[in-house]
Amino acid sequence: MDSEWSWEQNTLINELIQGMEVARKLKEDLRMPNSVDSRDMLVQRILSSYEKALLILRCNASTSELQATSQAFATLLPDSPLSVHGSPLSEYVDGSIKNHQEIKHDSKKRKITPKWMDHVRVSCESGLEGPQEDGYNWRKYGQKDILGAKYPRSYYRCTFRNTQGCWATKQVQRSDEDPKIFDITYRGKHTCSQGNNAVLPPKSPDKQEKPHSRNIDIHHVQASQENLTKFRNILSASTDKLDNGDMAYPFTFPSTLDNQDNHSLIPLTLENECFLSDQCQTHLLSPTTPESNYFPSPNFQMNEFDGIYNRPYSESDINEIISTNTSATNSPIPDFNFSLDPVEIDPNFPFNSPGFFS
DNA sequence: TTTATTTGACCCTG
DNA sequence: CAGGGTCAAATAAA
Repeated sequence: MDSEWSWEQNTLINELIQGMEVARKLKEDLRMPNSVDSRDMLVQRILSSYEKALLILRCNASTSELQATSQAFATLLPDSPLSVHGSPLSEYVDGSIKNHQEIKHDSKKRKITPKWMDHVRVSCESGLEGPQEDGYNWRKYGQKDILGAKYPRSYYRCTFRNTQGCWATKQVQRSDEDPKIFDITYRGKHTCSQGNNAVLPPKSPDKQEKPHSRNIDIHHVQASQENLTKFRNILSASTDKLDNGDMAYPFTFPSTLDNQDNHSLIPLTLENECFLSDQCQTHLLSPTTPESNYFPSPNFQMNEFDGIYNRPYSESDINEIISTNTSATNSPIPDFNFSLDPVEIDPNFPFNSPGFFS
C-alpha cells in the first residue's frame, strides 16, 4: 500500500478490472435486444480502460527513474494519494519543505510563494488555443506579457475559489519555440469538489479555450516527471486515492449502466472510473471536448487533506472537511450506491506479482 | 441578470 | 526599480 508503486499499481489494476467488468456487462448486455446505446458506452469504457492501462505501462516504460518518479507522484500530482497520505508537508518552489501551517494567504495581493507546483507541458494541435483539458474548472483572472516571452501568460484560478475556497491556480504560457506547446504551471491543490473528480460530462464548447482540435500530445514529454504528471492530468481524478480505497467521485455515470444491475459488482474503484466514459471520451477517444466540463458537485469535499494543508480554511471549511473526512463512508455522494466489495476477479491473476509492472 | 473575460493598476519580491 | 502576480472595474457573453 505504501509502496512506491501503489498508485500506479492500483491504477493499472483498476483499469484492467474496469475493462473486465465492463466487458462482462457488455456480455450481459448483448442478451438484451434494445440497448445499443449502452453497448456503445460499454465498449467505450472498455477501450478507455485499456487505453489508460496502456498509458500507465507506457509511462513506466519510458521512465527510467521510476523509483524517483513514483516519489514525484507524491509531490507533483495535485491530488496525489501519496501526497495526501504522506506527511503534512508541502514542497515549495524552491525545493524547501515547510509546514503547511506556515502557509498563509491573508494578503489580497500576491500570494506567498506557492507551496506546491506542478509543471506540465502539453500540446494543442490547433496551436490556436490553450490546452485546458485538465479536469478542473478554471476561471481566468489575468493575463500578462512576460518579458522575453513571445506570448502572454494567462492566469487562471479555480472556479470554486469563492464558493468552496479552492485556491488552486494555474498559469498557461505558450511556448515561444512551438506555439502548439503550452507550459502549464499548477499552483496549489484543488480543495474543491472537483479536486478528485475531474470528470468531464459532455458539454457544449465554450469559454476559455476553444475545444477544436485540442489534443494532449502524449508524445511530447520533456522529462519523466513531466510525463507522469501529464499522465496524471489525463487520468487525474479517476485514479486518485486508489491506494486507500477512498474512491468516491461525485460523478454519476450518465448511462443506464450503473443502475440497471446492481449485482454486477462494479466496485467503488471502478465506479470511479466512470470518469473514463466521459473523460476518456474526451481525452483519449475524442479530443474535441472543451475544458470546464465537470459536475461541480457542491458540498463534496474530496480533497480534504490537501485542502487543509493548502490554504487557511475558514472554520466552516474545516468543519466540513473534518465531517466529510471522518464520516464513516468513503463516499459522500448520496447519488451513489457504491460498494466497496472487492471486485470479482480471477484471484489467480498475478496483478500484484513482482515484475508485473516491469 | 448572471457569469466570465479583459485589462489597467496595484502590490510584492528579488 | 523591474518584472511578475493579483485585484477589481469595465466589458462581453450567455
